[in-house]
Amino acid sequence: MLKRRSNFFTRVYKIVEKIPRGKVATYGQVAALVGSRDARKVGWALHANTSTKIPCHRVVNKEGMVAENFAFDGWREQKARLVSEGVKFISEKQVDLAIHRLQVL
DNA sequence: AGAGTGACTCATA
DNA sequence: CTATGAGCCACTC
Repeated sequence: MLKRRSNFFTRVYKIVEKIPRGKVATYGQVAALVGSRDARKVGWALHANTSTKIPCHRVVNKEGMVAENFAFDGWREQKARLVSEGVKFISEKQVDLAIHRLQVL
């Protein structure tokens, strides 16, 4: 048995790091991949670390909306990063999930 | 052990 | 559209 504790964090990071450039994943998707059902913990785990090594900007909510409380510098930074990777926005805070939604790993 | 919190999601009104 | 309630589960105190 692996130790749990903040193992959840590691799982989330593992998944998020897997997200290819130009793609985005939803909290619910990541939650499912880490073996949980709670999307909240995913966002919580991301915000709890804010590690620049993790493309947390590629994680958005179910509608592609970026987070209001994004850890780096608000949703503007998140959007800037995504646009920089070629992700299209259909609104100021909304990503075009129809194109960039992450497929099943 | 219990209460509070949270970058979510869904249902209802 | 907004607001509220519930579900969810790990973390902190």
